[in-house]
Amino acid sequence: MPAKDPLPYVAARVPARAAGTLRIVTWNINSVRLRIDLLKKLAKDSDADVICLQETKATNDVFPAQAIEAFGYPHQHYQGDKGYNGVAILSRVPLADHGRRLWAGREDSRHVEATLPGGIELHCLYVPAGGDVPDAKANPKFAHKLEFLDHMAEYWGGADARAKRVLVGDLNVAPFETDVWSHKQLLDVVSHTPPETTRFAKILACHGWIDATRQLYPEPQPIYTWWSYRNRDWRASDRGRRLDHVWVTKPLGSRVRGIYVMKGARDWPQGSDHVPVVLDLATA
DNA sequence: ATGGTTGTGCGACAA
Repeated sequence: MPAKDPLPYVAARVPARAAGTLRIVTWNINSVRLRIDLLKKLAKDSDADVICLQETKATNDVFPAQAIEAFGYPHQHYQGDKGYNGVAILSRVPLADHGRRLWAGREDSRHVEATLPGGIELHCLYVPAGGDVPDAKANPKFAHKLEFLDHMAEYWGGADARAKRVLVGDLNVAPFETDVWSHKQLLDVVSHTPPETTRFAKILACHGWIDATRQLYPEPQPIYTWWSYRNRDWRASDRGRRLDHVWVTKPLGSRVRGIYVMKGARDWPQGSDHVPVVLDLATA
């Protein structure tokens, strides 16, 4: 018997969705209009019930809603900005209670939420990347990112942790040592600096969030969901980071049936630099 | 390698 591979990575298609499970996929698509055909492929390959997107880079008037409905996702809730940001929840099951929140005092499109059948509250979030310099005084984008993370702790700290709640998205933080290819070399690189990782831990703790990926695949197993475009051979250099996250509240912790990181999607022609992450959740 | 690549939209930015 070969050793069991503990990685959540899948090269091609994810396992068939089991009866009685809801499949939610999150993907930083880096332009929904450029990658509409890859979105269709993701829908087909993953058999997702719900797809959450970040960095759609499309205002609502140009969002490809009809094309997405045509391949099976008529229930949609999206919010976009011109050229940047943009988030979407696309579903083949009905959505209720559509909402969005503004974070860190900005009007940008970084969050949408909706309620799924069974009363599961789903949040799709895109945390600011934070620029290049990890100094809040010298770099306003980093200051904005820290403020955004502080706001998350404040908001979730005041929310009812007994709710059935899922949060997915590109959180732009690789919180643990084995969430990056080199902990030492990235301690000073935005996404893995102590001001970010300590805030990340605080947000998880203040709401009793469960990091579903790490619940199933604990440290020190390295897990990455993003590999930079700026590498000749992303797979050979493997300088990845885990920036895309799946969180659930405690009432859903025992319902997590699977997590899959669709690593093969990094090789899709003209693909995103992020790969989709799949959550299988038992419906009861 | 104070590099490198990609997307938006047509010049810088953001990532």
